[in-house]
Amino acid sequence: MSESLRERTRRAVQREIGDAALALFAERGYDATTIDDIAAAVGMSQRSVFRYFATKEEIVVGKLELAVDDMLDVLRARPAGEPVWTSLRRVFDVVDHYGDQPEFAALIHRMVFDTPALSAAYLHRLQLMQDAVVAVLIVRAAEAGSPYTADDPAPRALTASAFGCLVAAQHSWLASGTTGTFAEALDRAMATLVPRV
Amino acid sequence: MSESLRERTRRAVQREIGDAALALFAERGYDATTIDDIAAAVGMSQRSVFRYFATKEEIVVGKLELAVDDMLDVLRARPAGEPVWTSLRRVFDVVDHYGDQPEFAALIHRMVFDTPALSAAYLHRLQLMQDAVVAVLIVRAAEAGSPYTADDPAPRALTASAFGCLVAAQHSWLASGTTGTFAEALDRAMATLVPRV
DNA sequence: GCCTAACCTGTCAGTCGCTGTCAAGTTTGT
DNA sequence: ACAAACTTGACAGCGACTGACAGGTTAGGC
Repeated sequence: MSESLRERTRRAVQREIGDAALALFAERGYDATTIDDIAAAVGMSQRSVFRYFATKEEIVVGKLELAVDDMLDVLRARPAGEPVWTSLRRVFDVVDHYGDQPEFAALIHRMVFDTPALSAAYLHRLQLMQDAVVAVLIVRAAEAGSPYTADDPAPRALTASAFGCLVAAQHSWLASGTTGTFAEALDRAMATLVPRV
Repeated sequence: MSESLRERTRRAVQREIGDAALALFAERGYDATTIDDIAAAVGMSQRSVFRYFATKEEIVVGKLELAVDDMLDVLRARPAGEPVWTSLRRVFDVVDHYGDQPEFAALIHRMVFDTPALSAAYLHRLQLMQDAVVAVLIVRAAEAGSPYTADDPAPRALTASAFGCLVAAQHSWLASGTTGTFAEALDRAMATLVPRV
């Protein structure tokens, strides 16, 4: 009973709405598609769509599904003595399902970066993830016996830089026409910087 | 005639609206303040407020005034052979007027980071600045005789990391209760990473 | 099986950010 | 002094989003 029937049907409906919405977005554009259009496409009321997605942006950004929980689990599983930069690179392995359907991922990315509202929502989401990652890093350092001082910018700076590289890699990967794997693009981006001892 | 009277009055009105709006935001919160409230406070119609600010977020984010043009000028003025990381640090000197009124800057920053809509808008703005910076970096490298290859993620990754450090420094500076100068916080944040040769 | 509580749904009405349009007044350059 | 350019308020409208209510469906204890 880890997943009740209700939860499963909820996920199914959410997925159905998401798919229908994405089809409409791809067809006539994000801004030109209203929530009413989406609701009509899946035969629901506008109100019900908002019961599955808090905002219109979430329908798209949620698709990127950079599952925060998964990332934090990965981070916590890394050896505490490992260099932060290496741990962060491993955390981003969670995103590697990009490789599964490159053309689909590219479609969404293009839509996100081309639509100001989506771009802002996406960046904000990344920022929230960083907050969670930083919290874990601080705990881990303390447990490893070398805690950060309260005003040390290091964990935040390293995390922010790593996420910056993530976005840069997405741009590069898109610009290159999705040649090669995304993991390679990420490796290249993160290799341009080295954390100081 | 570098500045016509119309432009000056326009700026004056814009400033007046911004000040009144900020006072209301600080008093009763950003979300709880409507554009109508702001319009009433300055004795204008709602429509006219939108003639001075494209969006509600811009009233606040515009205050941060990370003047893009100034930053690009600074960047172009740096010697072409200088390490990118150093140039980027110099670019951020433009933000140093933070030191003028630390409590005011802290107020706005807190508001921005506490309000999801503002946070998203701010991060999006930073992203746009990064695009402009990257473009300049690419031109400068080409002129210096060592152009980047089209798919090189380096300029983007370095710029994104530097801006990540900027945000991290803002957080640290706020968390430390604005002890010390913002420039110091920035130096510390950017010192945690070193670009690879 | 039954009943109650929890849940999902559509409908309606309302708020708020934001935009187009138009008529009326003001300013600018000649 | 006059035409072009600019500014303004008023009005109407769209679309994202929310609260409230009523009716139907489902889940779980008895």
